[in-house]
Amino acid sequence: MKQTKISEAVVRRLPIYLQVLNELNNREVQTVSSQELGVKLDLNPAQIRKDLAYFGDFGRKGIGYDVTYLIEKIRQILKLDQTINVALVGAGNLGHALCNYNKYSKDNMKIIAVFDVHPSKIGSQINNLTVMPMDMLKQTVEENNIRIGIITVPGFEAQNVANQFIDAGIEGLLNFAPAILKVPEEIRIHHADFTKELLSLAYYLERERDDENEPNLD
Amino acid sequence: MKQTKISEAVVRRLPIYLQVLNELNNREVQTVSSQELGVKLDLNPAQIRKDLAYFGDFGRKGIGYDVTYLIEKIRQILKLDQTINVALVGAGNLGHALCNYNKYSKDNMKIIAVFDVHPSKIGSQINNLTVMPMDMLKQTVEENNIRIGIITVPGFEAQNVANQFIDAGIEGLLNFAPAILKVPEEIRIHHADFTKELLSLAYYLERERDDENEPNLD
DNA sequence: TAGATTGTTAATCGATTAACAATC
DNA sequence: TAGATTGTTAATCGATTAACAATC
Repeated sequence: MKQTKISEAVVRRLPIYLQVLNELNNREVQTVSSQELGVKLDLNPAQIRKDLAYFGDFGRKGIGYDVTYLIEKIRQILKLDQTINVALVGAGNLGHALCNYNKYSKDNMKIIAVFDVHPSKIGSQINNLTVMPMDMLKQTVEENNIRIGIITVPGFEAQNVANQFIDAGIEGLLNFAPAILKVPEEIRIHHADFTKELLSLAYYLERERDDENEPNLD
Repeated sequence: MKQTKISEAVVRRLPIYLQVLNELNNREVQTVSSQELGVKLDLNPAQIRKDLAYFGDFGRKGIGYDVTYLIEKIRQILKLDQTINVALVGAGNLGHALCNYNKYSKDNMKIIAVFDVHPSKIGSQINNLTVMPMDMLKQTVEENNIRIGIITVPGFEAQNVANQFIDAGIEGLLNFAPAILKVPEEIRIHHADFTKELLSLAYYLERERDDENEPNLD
């Protein structure tokens, strides 16, 4: 298929495909059909085929997709075949968690610098990284070709941190703070605010009939 | 508007509305129009009006929406007006982060119990909660009317934890582990897997001209 | 060959946006 | 009243799904 503009919905599914494919690869499965992927992911096989076909003819008619080849291709599409350096601001528990997670990742996307706004945190170690003060952000970003910034500070500090990242020349931001950030159009910003997931989850719970004060039956 | 089936897209926007409204409320803004909300959230005003109208006539023609009233209404819709107890499994950094976050929340959604699969973690304190062993999960869930489970364990443990939550009678799950979980249809599961956000963010970066690679054809 | 499965077009479905009467 | 803004219908846009020729 020719290069149409690819919708965000499609791009967001690519990492999910990659995850299943990696699992299949670990189990040394050679080949997979859109049908099988669809069952695993609860997606329509036609959608999976269409998504992949935006980027090239990766499958073989009558056969399916070669698992390792498709992994390679999706990694290319997501630019995981090149090194992408990441910086993180906010050396709290969440920051720690992300750095740890990073350690185990095979992706070429690595958190290579950690910053904090609070003097008490500066100099402490997270894995093999030393927490740096904010006034070293710009220089560090420039010198290390850091392209993505992760924000794990409290909401009220988030905009300020975002501004400093942007000033330093970052291309993309991943924001964990519960705040709506204003960024220039050319900066890509993704949100990873779990509170929103939690609140929308509550919507789907059964409403408790709590008005009649039923006692806990145990 | 009458009660049509409400789409997931609509429900997912409700927490975002709530966030902006809370900010406005903190600044003691009395009234807001869909126009103003649209500018702040980069959403079409008609969409905002339509979303809200699914649940009732909350606005006043010619005036807009009363901020505190709309907050109250959205909180009702999301069931944040009632207490919803939450349990978390996985007392690592991410688990810690979520528990801390929780402390500051005004919502009636509270993490009231923390578990871990590893003996070394049992008995340690997170805020005012003592980390409990997994064999206390079912009893605790039942006795405390815990309705939501949060999973912050490594991917390979996630399915097992999910199964135990389901066995204990949980209604909804929030999964942070990078794993695709199989759950019965009646269990609502939301994913908060930041790696996916990070990977899809990489897609939108400019491809580096790092070697002789052909540029993107778009 | 017969069966399986892709890539792609066409049909369907659903979500977003425009437009406007109602009304504050 | 005149201006503003809602709630809602109709129009548009885009995404998903079905169907099928191509082909392994």
